[in-house]
Amino acid sequence: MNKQDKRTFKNQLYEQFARIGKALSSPHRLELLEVLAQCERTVEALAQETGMSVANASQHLQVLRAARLVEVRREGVSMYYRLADESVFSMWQAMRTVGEAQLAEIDRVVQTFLQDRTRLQPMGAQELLHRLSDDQVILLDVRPTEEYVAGHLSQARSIPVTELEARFAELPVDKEIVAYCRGPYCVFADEAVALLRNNGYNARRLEQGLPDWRALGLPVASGKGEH
Amino acid sequence: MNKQDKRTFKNQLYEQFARIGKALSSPHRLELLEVLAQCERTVEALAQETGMSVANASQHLQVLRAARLVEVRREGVSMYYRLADESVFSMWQAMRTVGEAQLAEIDRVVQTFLQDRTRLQPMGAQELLHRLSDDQVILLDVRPTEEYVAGHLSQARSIPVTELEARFAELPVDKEIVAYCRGPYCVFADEAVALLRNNGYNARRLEQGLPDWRALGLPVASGKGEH
DNA sequence: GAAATATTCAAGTATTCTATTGAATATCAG
DNA sequence: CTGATATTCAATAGAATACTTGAATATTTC
Repeated sequence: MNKQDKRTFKNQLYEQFARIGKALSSPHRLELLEVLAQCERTVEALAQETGMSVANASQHLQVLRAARLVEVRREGVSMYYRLADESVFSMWQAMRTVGEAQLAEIDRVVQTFLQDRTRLQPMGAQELLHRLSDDQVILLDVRPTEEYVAGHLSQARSIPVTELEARFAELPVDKEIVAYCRGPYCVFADEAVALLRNNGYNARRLEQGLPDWRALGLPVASGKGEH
Repeated sequence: MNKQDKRTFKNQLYEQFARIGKALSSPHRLELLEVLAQCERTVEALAQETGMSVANASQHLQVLRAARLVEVRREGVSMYYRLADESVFSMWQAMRTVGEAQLAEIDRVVQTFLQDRTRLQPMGAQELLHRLSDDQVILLDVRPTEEYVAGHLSQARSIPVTELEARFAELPVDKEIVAYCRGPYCVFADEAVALLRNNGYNARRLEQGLPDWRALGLPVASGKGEH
């Protein structure tokens, strides 16, 4: 292979990888990916969740699709989008890691809006597994029901944060409660912990969101669950 | 936190992460990152290596720097750029994984230019370690010398592919030779294996490039080496 | 201090990307 | 087949990006 050919090869190769980079270059598209990491959704649901117009969401989804980061299926009149692959979430995780390590602004934004998160005493995966095996904690999935149904930690019961206050009766006061949600930038678990503590419960946040848990290779159940 | 604040939070957060995506959205910048994963370099060296004008390379480097993916130091009259962090390479690896899994075009480009790579009988890290411990193979780093000096597998000897033909005398014909280079899209090791085989050697390619090896947590030596 | 070198900056043009709007398409229910 | 609904497409205007050229800056060497 001569020098000219090598250049052509590299140009074509990096051109292809840049398609992925381009897909990752818009805040809206990153948010779509993060939402889709929970479960598949229709265009309208995605538009709603991310505060975009439907047409705009649709266009961004097509950019993601052109880069093969998401796939789509039709069900009746709706199109359901989903991540193409587990590796897409891993890539977003890697981006998160770089951002947290390198961009001070991210820390600043998180600090500003979420205040001091160490107060939520985030619990790691290992500690949770250990305490679950001793039946010492109650594990709560506080995401919307559909996300729970699509996948959840097997010992978790589903109480969306929106319903939490109305369903305190279901929760014993004498056990510690661990809440988890979508991931590190999701506020559902933060809100749940705050609410529980204000009502006399002993509550903590799980560090990992569901997709992070799955990416660790830890077991994930699906369906309505027995709880 | 009310709905409005949540949107502001997410907007600011994803805006920051999108800075990283934007930095990854140009083929030139990806190539720069891949080259920098080997070792730090001056603007001119990078421009040369990637076939860009110096001004253009400089500008792209500044985009990477603004996204905190690279850092820079001055030495005399030259600026030396390097990756900001090990996590930056991991992110590029994650992108590679997604691309290989999802973009058929990448496979096609690799096939077109590198033909059937299985003929090089790529060897995995575990197999290499095992065979090295039995002293069954000679390990060759065929990258440019400066990259070897910056970091190499500890049992490797440095013979840049450009010098290989002239230095056959250093290599015994009766042992298997394993060559490695920058990574999966680098042709140095391919060329070295082909050249060695054409001259009666028994040669294979190592699957991993140096940065991949390092990312696996395997040991990396630096300096001129004792070989 | 002056010349030489490596890098960055600034300006200009061509290109690409974004969000919005309204129309077009595809499926389902009746 | 018709009307209703979800999604995509097309066209637009405005914003951002890329590459080139030539000038400006910073450091070293003499």
